[in-house]
Amino acid sequence: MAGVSAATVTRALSTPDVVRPATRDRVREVAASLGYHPNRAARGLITGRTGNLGLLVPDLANPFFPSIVKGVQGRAHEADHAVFLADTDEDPAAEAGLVRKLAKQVDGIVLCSPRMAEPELRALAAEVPTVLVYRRVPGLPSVTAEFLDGMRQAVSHLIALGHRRIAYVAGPRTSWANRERVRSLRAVTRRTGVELVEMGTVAPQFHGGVSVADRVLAAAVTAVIAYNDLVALGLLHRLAARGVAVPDDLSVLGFDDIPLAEMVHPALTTVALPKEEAGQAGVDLLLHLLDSRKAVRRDLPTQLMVRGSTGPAR
Amino acid sequence: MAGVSAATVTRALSTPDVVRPATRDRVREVAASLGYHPNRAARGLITGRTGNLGLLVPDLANPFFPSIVKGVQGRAHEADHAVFLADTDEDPAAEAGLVRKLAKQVDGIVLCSPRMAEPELRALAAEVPTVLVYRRVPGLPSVTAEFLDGMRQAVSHLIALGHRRIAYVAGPRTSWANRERVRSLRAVTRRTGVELVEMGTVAPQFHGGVSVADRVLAAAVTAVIAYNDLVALGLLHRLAARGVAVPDDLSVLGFDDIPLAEMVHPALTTVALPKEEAGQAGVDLLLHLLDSRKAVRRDLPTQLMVRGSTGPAR
DNA sequence: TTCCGGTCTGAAAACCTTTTCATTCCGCGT
DNA sequence: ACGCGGAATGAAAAGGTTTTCAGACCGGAA
Repeated sequence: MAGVSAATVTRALSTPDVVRPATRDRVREVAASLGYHPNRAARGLITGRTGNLGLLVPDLANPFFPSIVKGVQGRAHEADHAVFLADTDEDPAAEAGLVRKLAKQVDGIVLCSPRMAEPELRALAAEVPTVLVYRRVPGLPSVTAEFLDGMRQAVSHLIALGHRRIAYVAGPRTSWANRERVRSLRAVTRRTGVELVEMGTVAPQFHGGVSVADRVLAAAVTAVIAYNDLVALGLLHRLAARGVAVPDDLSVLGFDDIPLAEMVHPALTTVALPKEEAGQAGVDLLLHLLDSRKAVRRDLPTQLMVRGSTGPAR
Repeated sequence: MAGVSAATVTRALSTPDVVRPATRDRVREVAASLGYHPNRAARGLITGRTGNLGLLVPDLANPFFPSIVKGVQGRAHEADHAVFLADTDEDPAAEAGLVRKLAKQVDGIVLCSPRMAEPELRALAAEVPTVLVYRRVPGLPSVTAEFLDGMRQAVSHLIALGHRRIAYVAGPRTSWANRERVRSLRAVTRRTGVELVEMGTVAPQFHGGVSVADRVLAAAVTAVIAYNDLVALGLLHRLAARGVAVPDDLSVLGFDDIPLAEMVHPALTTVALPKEEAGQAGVDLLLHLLDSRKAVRRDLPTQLMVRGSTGPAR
């Protein structure tokens, strides 16, 4: 329609500087009027780049992940990439299969996989460019947060409020995030001389918090730090039902800062982890990896959000 | 490697019945050992089917949508399709553009678009097979819920508790869901003789509920129905801050049944809309549309979840 | 005038499948 | 013995791009 060959159309659209301005404008004009966009599948066939990214999350129903998805999605679109989303339903076994299926159709993968074993992750990363989010494996590009610093902020806050004996409700033992949190917490409490009571592991969900609340109450602590906000909310729920005043009788502190945290009453004091930013950083690192073959690591800052669920120790 | 032509490989893998068993087995064996999977982009080039679906949601941060995404995602994977996800950030203007970009790479689109104008939707649907979720447009395939029945359940529940004067806090006027809810509610209250006080429109979010709470309180009603759960939670939050007892002084009723609804205290009575099921149905309808060119409509049942936020009228 | 270099454009190959059409081979009926 | 039909396979085209290579054209230098 523009009276030029397909080759010139390609050049006019993707490398405009090499075609004569008059021709270029004519081609682009015609293309626009026809609503023509290059077929990305055909392009991918020859360039080897599909312009697609894969994103794997363990469970969208966990309010932590939609924010990450949002970040990935937004940044990917800015970089003119589309996003394949897969939810593994908390099944680490299914993850590898999903990644491999996706692998053929994407340039790279942003992987949120708190549970998958490290060797498996390495194997996957060798097959398809991969960036880990909220998971660190030596040698692989990853986005995480400064857990240690967040934990330091949380404990300092509690100490300032007069707490000296603190419980920790742990998440799944196999989860990397939980291991990190435990490690940080132990380090911080040892350094500050605070007494730490570890309550054992619960499901990282609302009902996990509900189920452990009575044991926390029996542990004679003045404050409790939960593995994440969902668990903290479960604690709050059960404590309210038992008539325990928060924060007067017990201070409750969460981790993540999911949107619900400030919607409940009392609002939850929590260590905010960057979520949307982590998603964006994941995409940045992935694109960087694709361009330069360099695996980078990024550690994002955390921030204690002081709300109503923590107060002076009795 | 199997000593046969590419044509035979294709046949052995996708139409096994037309190749001699011995050959077929040999080919499949070699394919497996090589980890060979047909390149879907190349296949799409010739078959015209990509095996990909698009999914557009207005805002993943709204807890209503992750469940839908989960449903779409799960069912699509069962049908061996991958899912492109796009979040439009509540920007109806951007939606059309996103759909068109996605259109070339997918067989069809599952579209959650409460705001987009009807003509625009029709135009889009003419360009690419589209199924609407929680939106009804005559002639287009769509998945919705029985709002009228849900509203009937809600109002009957309130009537049974002795409520006779009920407030409704509306969502965006341009939203299809809000229009449906208002329409249903008016019909039900007219029929039952309940007095309906319409409080006007708020943002369909937590802060929307917070901001309207005092006006509801001044309206001298004994119960309030909110456009959705987020607004209802905002109401609860502000009411708690004002020292109003729920449900003793005021009953609060939501819509959607997002996961948070049962995490707050008191837990929120709400009309549950099928979310994951809606996503699954969306995929089913889309695949049906692709196969048979027939546009179907599906109406899913709603279910009142009675929890702690509603009680007898004073 | 000739030749050179540079700029712009077109032809053709390549990417990886699937599908159509043709070919080969075999067994069977006449 | 011949021909026919059916089954199995291969060759080649097609799908929509991008890239490489070659060619056309033009201006300027020798």
